[in-house]
Amino acid sequence: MTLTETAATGQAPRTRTRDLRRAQVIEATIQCIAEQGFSRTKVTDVAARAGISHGLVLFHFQSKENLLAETLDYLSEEYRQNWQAALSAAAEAPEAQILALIEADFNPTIRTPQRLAAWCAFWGESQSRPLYQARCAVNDGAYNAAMTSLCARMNELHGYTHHPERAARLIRITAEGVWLDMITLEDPYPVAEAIETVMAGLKALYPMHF
Amino acid sequence: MTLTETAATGQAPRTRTRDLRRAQVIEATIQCIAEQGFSRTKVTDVAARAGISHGLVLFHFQSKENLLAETLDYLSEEYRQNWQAALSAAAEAPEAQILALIEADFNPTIRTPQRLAAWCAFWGESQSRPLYQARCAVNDGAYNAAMTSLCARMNELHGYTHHPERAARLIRITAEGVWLDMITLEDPYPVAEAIETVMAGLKALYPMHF
DNA sequence: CATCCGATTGACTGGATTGTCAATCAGGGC
DNA sequence: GCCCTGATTGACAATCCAGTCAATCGGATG
Repeated sequence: MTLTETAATGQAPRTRTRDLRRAQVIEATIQCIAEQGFSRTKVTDVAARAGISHGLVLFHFQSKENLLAETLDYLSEEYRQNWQAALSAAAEAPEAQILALIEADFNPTIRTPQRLAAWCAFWGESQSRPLYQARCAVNDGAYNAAMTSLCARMNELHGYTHHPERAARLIRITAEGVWLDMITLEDPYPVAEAIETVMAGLKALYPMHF
Repeated sequence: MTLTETAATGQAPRTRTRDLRRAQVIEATIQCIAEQGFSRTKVTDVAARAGISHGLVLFHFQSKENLLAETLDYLSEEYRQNWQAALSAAAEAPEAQILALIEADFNPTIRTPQRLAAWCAFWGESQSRPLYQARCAVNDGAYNAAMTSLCARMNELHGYTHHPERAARLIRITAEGVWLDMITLEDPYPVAEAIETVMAGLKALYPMHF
């Protein structure tokens, strides 16, 4: 199923602005990576899914390599905005903020199996590892810093004594882990069960607050 | 640096047995995947690293696809043997067996960054190749079953009340998660810190036993 | 020492894929 | 209405790579 030209904007293809077309191509790239894997994703496939010629993909992104890099940027930025928005919408108490971060991780509009599969594909490609590290390190670091300071405040306010970095790391990798299960297990458990698992971990760490 | 022909057996290349050569090629494949990623690993690269012609790689493995599948089998089997051996060497108490499983996960001879990077690459492709999931499903299931029954016994013997599947899942994804950090983080923490993190998680679940 | 047979090589092929480019198209400004 | 500019196409070039195969090699066997 290709994105129809007019579905997103109502404009004829030719009048699409540069940025809209780029976003459309990036969405198609995410879908291709998720469905066919990294190594099998061809420029032609992406173009077909976006309903344009493969020459145009390269016109907008110069090279396949660059397309993939910009796709990673896009995912990273989308993820950052998601958790930061959740954080500022949540109540001030650290337990509420931790919960908001977890819930943001299960926001069904951006944490779809498709997007997660694309993330996983990027992790697996060492060619993209330096790229990933260079471009995602800032966002990853910000997430870690936020979670760590929340864990530290749980200690201060509620008398827990966990090592803040380790507690933060446990919470983060728990959420990552259940998502990885969705992708790698032959027959995965439902998302609701994934959430319950993460909550069980939170409850083990902070029994009085979750 | 290629594996030298004679290092492993002292025999001339031609006299290598079929199985030794196959193992050598699989090791070369793991190294290539870890260093170059899945999509950039060519049969020619694998052959060069093993010090043989690329025709011979295909002679022994029929196709690239099959080589990759057998490499995954090899990793999966190696992993299974490692934790099963650790389990049978450990004391009978469930807390001792859980600890043995965790320690097995950090066995430096098979849980190397290189091998983990290869695992990660397969994860990234597994979504689009059900074959990969199918090949690991039996071993993954056995690991889960073992861990789950240990968590159930922790409840029975020591009065904990955790949901056994979820507790087992938490422990497993925690160990997976710190390894994933080793691969994806820009500047990862030491393995000792990774172990401490997993132990902190265990202690949160079973405070009287870890 | 001769024969056999699996292992090994390397040249070759067919197909696929990325990237280029000249030609065309159409909307916006005049 | 007309041009200009950026978007778009599709044919084409260049490269790369998996897989094939005939020829050779050399250890084992008798």
